[in-house]
Amino acid sequence: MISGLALIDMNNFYVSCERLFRPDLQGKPVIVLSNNDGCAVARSQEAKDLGIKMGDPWFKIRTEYTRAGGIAFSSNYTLYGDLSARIGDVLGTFSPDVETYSIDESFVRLTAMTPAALIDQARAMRSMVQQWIGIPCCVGLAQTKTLAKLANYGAKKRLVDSSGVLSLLQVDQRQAVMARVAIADVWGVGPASATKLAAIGVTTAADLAALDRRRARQLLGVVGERTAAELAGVACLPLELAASAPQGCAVTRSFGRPVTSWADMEAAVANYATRAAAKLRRNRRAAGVVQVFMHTSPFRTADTPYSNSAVMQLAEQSADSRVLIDAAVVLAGRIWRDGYNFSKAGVILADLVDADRIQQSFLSNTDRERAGVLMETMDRINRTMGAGTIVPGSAGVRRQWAMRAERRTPRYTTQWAELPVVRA
DNA sequence: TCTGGGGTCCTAGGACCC
DNA sequence: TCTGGGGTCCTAGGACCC
Repeated sequence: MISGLALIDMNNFYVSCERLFRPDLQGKPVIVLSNNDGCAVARSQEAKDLGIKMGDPWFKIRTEYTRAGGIAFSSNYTLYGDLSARIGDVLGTFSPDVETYSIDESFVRLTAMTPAALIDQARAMRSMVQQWIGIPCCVGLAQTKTLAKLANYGAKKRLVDSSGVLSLLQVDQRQAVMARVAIADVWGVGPASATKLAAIGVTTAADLAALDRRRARQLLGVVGERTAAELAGVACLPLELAASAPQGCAVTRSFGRPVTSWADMEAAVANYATRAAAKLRRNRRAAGVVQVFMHTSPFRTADTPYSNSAVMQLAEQSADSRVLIDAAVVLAGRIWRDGYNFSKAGVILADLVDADRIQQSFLSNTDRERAGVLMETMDRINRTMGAGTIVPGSAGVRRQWAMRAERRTPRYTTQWAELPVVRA
């Protein structure tokens, strides 16, 4: 038996999810916007052809894009997350060894008798996701994660053929493809590293694979050394089958319009703390440190800039919304200044531990059992009746600062009330 | 009017200690 | 003349990812 590592990556995932329920959008330019309808984060091929770039601000491209017939959606993470989970189920039928790397890509360890059989499996995986879930995708097959990413890139860019599956298991094929991939397109090589490498004449993936390992380390640190080794076929990055417990947890948002009053800021920060606390409990974690930041818009040059943050160590780690809200509001109060147009704020929880391994403080007088029951009840109600059904009073009822999502599609697959309707 | 959000890992440098 | 050296721990910031 031989084995290979497959990277399966959805094509324009968010756009493909929207198109699934709007088949009339096939062949048209479609983009999905970031939170707050800020900028383009996913583009269909037709939108790319119109010159829409990743991260283009919506307000700048809006007029021209819509005039050209382009469609835009607010992001609908509930929908994307649900489809992502369904894709995971399909992948699980191919191998027990699946690492869900992000919402739209997974590494899958495939085993077979021959290299040809391995490629057949990769092809079957691609077509099953397309047929059962309806999302187009590409598969890259190789010996290491970095090479599998590169193979996937090659499949997407059709460097060898347009089948959507590319194997780099064979050395000659690998060399030929790597020589055609620019160094900046290698997984793990960002703009800073690409510049350093270009300065010593390393401009392709093949160049980095051939670079002396010590030189790579000296120039880029262990991360660069690992990337070079992985490109040469030496696996350094293991498959991570079990999702590791989160080390931090943040809820940060730009405001739909500038926040200028303490009442609004207090409500926003309380609201973010509430959501962060719920996220914490979902992961069965508790936080030891709370941090709050706020700042004015870096883009509004006419405004006086202000940016600050404050941190607090809790007497005892907690996942209690009330404790975390209190801490966050106190911190926000410390850095709040009148007279500024705030564009964004956030609550960051750190120093996370397992919820059942909380260090009990001698000073603590919290009735933990009662607090736990209260939080559990609140989470259950929000889970069954819909998020936000009950929130602590401080989290605000009138939310003028709330982010924009003017173009969100229905949550087709997770809300009974939003199921797609089929008519004759 | 209007420019995303949420992560991880690594490194350099300071504080502190013996 | 000559002013230690090595270890640990912590933190802020950089770099990268989707």
